[in-house]
Amino acid sequence: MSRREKTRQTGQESLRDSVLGGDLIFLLARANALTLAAANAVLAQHGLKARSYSVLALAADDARPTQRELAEFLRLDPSQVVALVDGLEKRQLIERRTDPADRRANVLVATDAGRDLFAQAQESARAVELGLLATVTPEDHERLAELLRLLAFPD
Amino acid sequence: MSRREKTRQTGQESLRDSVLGGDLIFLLARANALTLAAANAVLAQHGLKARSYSVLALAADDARPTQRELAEFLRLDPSQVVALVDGLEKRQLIERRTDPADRRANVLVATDAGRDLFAQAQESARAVELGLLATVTPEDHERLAELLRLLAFPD
DNA sequence: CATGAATCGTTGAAAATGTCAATTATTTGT
DNA sequence: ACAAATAATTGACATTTTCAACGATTCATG
Repeated sequence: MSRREKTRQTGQESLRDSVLGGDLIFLLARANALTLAAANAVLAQHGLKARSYSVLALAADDARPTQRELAEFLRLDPSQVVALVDGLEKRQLIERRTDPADRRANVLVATDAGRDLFAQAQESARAVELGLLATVTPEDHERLAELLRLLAFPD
Repeated sequence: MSRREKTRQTGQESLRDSVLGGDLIFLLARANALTLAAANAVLAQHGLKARSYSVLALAADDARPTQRELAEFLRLDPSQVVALVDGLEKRQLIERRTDPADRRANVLVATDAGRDLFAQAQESARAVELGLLATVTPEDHERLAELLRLLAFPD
């Protein structure tokens, strides 16, 4: 054992007992960083990231969102949505259809291949989520989702 | 009212009822984006961001963390910590002290000015956190923090 | 106690993300 | 009919992330 670990009163483990350990904003940031990394790692098997997975999910869900709705929902700049949609469309997973009710807008629709891929990716995503919360009761899992919804959609 | 809103069955409001609305990873990302933005907005009054606030918090807390411990705790690359510490040190809010037990490492300590600024910033941060969870009971607030700790520190 | 392997902070470069202003096509309000 | 507003796109620019390399120091092992 190193001299350092013998002498130091406080190590990295104790940092979580500092003020930040009770700081919701910090906890949210760290929890997000870890879960995002886990999600990206498993989604990479399907050639997706959390971002493209989200776009594909909404297109496959028959919500028929416009790019602007997507941008707002995912908290992205509209120009970032262009790039994401470009990528998925090039892979023939989704299509842009000009909204007949507003020909300025594009409505996004998943192709059959897109739906297939999403179904697979969704299983992986679910597995990650369950793995992350393996130590928690289903009730607490749902309670967490409920509370996060409050933060994510403050009406 | 536009033709569009009259005809479309699904708008941006309904997106949250889609698959993603139950996706913990997405909810975390969106909740994090919103709270981070709120925190950054108010911390800007003190010349801080969430990142620099976190570094200052840990330095002011007498945890005497090394830069490496900070990097791990905040999930940052060590080189990003260098930049953050540079900024705070230039403003005389914290100091680098070479750890006598390991002369490769720098231990971070807050100056008196740093502690003062942190005390002020902390009040702002607390106010933001309470504002974000204003609609929630203190018990649920604590429950949320507890569940996030599980995700943020999976031991 | 000498020496090779590992670790800490730092630098710099490259890639990915985020932000913003301008443009075209279309729609809205009057 | 016409001015103002909105959707998507492009391109420029800043910020953030990621990675490899380096000098200084410490560690593990013989």
